[in-house]
Amino acid sequence: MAQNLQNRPYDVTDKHSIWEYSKNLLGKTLEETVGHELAEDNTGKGRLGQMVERYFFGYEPNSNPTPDFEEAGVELKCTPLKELANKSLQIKERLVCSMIDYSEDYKHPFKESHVYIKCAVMLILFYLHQAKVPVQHLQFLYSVLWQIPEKDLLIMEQDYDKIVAKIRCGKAHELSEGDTTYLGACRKGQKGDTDVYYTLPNGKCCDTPAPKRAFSLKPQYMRTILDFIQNYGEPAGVNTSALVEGYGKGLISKEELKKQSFEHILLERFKKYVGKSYSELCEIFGLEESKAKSKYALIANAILTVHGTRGDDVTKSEEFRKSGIRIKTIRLQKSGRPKEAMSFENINYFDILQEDDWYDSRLYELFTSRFLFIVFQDCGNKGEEDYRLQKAFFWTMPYEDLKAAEPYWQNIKDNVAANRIDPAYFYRESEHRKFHVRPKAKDSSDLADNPNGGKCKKYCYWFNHEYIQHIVETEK
DNA sequence: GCATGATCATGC
DNA sequence: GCATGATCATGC
Repeated sequence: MAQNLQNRPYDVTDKHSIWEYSKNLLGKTLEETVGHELAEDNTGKGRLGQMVERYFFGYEPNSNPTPDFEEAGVELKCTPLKELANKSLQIKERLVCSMIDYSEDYKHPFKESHVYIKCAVMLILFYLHQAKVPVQHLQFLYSVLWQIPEKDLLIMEQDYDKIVAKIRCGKAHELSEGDTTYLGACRKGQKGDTDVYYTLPNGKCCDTPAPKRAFSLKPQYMRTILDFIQNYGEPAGVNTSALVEGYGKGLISKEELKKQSFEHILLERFKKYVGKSYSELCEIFGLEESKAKSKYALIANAILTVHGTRGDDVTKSEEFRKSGIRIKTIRLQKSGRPKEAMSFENINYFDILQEDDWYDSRLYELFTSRFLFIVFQDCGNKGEEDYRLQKAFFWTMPYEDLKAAEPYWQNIKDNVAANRIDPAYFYRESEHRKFHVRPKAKDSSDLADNPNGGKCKKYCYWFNHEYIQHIVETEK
């Protein structure tokens, strides 16, 4: 369809003009903004974005590999926020950028890829998700013009290379969102879609077909965009990248990233401390020997921030916030069995009841995180414990285990819904199903609100001892 | 020795 | 006061 560029109420060649115009949507629904009733376009998911293009911006949606506002080089994205039980706003989903073409993408470097060409600059419109409300009746809350900062692009380029490398060798079916740092390969398709076969660089067909996937910005990355808007407001849209570069303390410099991968740089920081004991490491970093249960985590933090200021919290750094990488310490006994199982956050009973899709659940996000495991092993003798740094490695939950996590999530969700918040109904460690549920609270009087009324005990997600041992042992 | 329930130090 | 990153304590 021919596009009329002249008669639009904004300058199609100017991203700031487009952004200014988009602000007419804020605080309103699409229907309120256009001033007349709209029928929901029957175009499936992503329909709100298409309706905004058609009825608000006045052009017909296309599926070109170029940005939606081609002349300005801006891609339009509409993405939902959800309200949590505590009334705060949260990212509901990863931001899908563009479909992955398994037969084609590996032929192109990142800077020539569809995902880069389309999404380097995005106008992101956040709206408030409400279950079962037609999209034209959902309210827009924020509009941000997001130019991906140069340093983030360096990390995304490494992510892209990692994803296409897997595809190139016929392993697209093994892709996981946890493989990468900012840019993820997320599943994207309808229920019941069949897996697709694709062509390898040698011209042959792959052995194993793979589910459809898209390049996406991971939820944790999106969360930092939301934080940014909520903390800095309007300026975010005026000169995004200049402000973003200075937002949050970085752990790694642009110069380092140009030479080495993100993960390589971090792992290098551990190398010279391998074999050192807890006391020796405290000495080296000028830390008091501590009784805190997190004392080994404090050592890991000191090692990672060695180039920064002492006292910095690595998990608060720009790179860790944007990537959602989780650092976990593991103590192995002499036998190699982990001293403890591994706990995660408390189950939020209200939030899990609201989750309608495993792939958008909190647990899925947790379990598709990239993990940085730091292993200490007991090397003491005569009954004296002496934990020494053994190794550090990055890890992502394999696809098979992630599949086993869905029934674990479903079991918790079903039991919470049925008011059976009790270990008798949850997965137990003795069932050897990789994960279990166990208490996590200040003490026995520290209770949570029960969505079914009254109070109940606080429980959290756990990895079994056995599962952690398996992870450590299969790490070369 | 292991599984399970209970709890702690710390930082914001 | 609560989340985080864990370890402690007990009974079988």
